[in-house]
Amino acid sequence: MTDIARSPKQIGALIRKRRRAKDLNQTELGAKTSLRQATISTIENGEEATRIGTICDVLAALDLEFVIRPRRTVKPSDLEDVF
Amino acid sequence: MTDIARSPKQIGALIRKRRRAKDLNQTELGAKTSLRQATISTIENGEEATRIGTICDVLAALDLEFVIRPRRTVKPSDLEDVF
DNA sequence: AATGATTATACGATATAGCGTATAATGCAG
DNA sequence: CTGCATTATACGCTATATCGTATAATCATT
Repeated sequence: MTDIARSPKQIGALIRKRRRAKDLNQTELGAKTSLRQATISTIENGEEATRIGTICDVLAALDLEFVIRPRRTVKPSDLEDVF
Repeated sequence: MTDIARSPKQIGALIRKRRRAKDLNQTELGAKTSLRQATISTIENGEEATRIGTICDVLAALDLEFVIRPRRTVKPSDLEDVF
């Protein structure tokens, strides 16, 4: 279960998954991060222009972190974006 | 050597390290990503407001990727930000 | 179907990325 | 120390995040 995130959409999807796993709604996550529910919504939907600082804040609130590593080949089963 | 990146500054530092390892200057990396040298500079210096889409583009150009995972305790030796 | 909870979207306002272009500051080899 | 390469910074411009506030759309449960 390595959660590769190569695009804002993948990052948003992982944030949403984790938020739900923690039983939070967007308003609650927003409260933890001083962001509006509307902002959490756009992040989870993969807005390309979200600020990296904002993403980092949200990850921290969810006890997540980024790791940066050389790209690896993706197993087909890890792909979500194949039409 | 797990490259944890919890802040824009850490992300920028890792991008710089990788760029240099690939023997590219900021202008060359900019060319690969359709970004200006000045933009690469601000990214590497940890600008909080850089767009996540822009970061993803730069990582791709450097053959890097994000992994998102639950936060782990950081070994003291991995810390760069301790004054 | 109805209701309450959750998420998506709207509008005007403010702040700022990234652009093009240019220059200043710094780094480095000889 | 000198000169070239590299990186940092500046200015005006356009696009857009995020804000506050509010509402519309969707989901889930009964």
